[in-house]
Amino acid sequence: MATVTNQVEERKPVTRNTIQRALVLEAVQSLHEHPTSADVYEAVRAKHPNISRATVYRNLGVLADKGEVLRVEVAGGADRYDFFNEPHYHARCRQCGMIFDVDMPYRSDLTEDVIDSHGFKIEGHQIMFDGVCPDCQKK
Amino acid sequence: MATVTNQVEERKPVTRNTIQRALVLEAVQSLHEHPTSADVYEAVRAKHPNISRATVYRNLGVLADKGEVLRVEVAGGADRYDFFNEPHYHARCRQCGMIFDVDMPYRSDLTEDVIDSHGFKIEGHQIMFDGVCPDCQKK
DNA sequence: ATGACTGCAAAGGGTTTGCATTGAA
DNA sequence: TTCAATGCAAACCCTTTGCAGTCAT
Repeated sequence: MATVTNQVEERKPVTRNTIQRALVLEAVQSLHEHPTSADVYEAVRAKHPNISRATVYRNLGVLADKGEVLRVEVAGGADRYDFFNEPHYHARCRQCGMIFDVDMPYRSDLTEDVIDSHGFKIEGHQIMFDGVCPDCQKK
Repeated sequence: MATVTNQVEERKPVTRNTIQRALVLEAVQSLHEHPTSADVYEAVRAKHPNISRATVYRNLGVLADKGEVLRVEVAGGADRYDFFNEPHYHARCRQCGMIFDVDMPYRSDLTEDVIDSHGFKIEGHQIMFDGVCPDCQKK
């Protein structure tokens, strides 16, 4: 007899523990400067030379979905990944493109500042500051 | 990535008034739904079929630099252009990707909420809300 | 006459996807 | 045994660039 599976219910596949997945997570957790997928790929490749880019991308996606890492989408640049997975804000250097954490309390209530959302259901927000990082100011 | 800021004075070339430029500006000003470069390209092509994508991109760049249109960079998607060129905030629909203006006062003082910028010189910020737009809520 | 601007095609970057195979459960 | 995950290559999307010719100034 067929198992009764709910049509509506979203069935998420069971994730498996592969070495590749573990290594990707480990890489993100050891790289504290908001690594790009390319950075992660290079780091993992040092230990596991045969890993493919696709696998890194897929695992970063899985880990971000599970909330084990934070994906920081950057407009006009590669996505960054953050081992610090609590919501927080970032700043991007206009010159070198580096991403920095911003020391500012997370405003989970920011939506209340919206006067009229015109029926749009706001569920989250990101703030990206931009400017010049300490290193680039010296140049 | 890095916008090369010249130490020496940056001499910007004299801009010329081409039909292509005028048509691109006209298109952005007539399309009020945050058009992508592709949208602008299509709109201009209706009047001027021989225009190339490269010309549209280059002109959107020039117009954005001159402040005649606002470029809204979208993480993980095509850039949008806005005829309303005062700084303001946006919301992106998680389902259809559409960009909406958010009715919330611009916080030019937001930088003051930063506790410690660790030497980073903050010069600007963007806020992107995300959620579900009215149309997608109906589906 | 100058050089900003154009169209075209090719290249670039970041990311995703199709497919046959492998391997964790 | 199953089907999630892998490696590879090709495809994808958006954007930029090199080039030779054009046109606004």
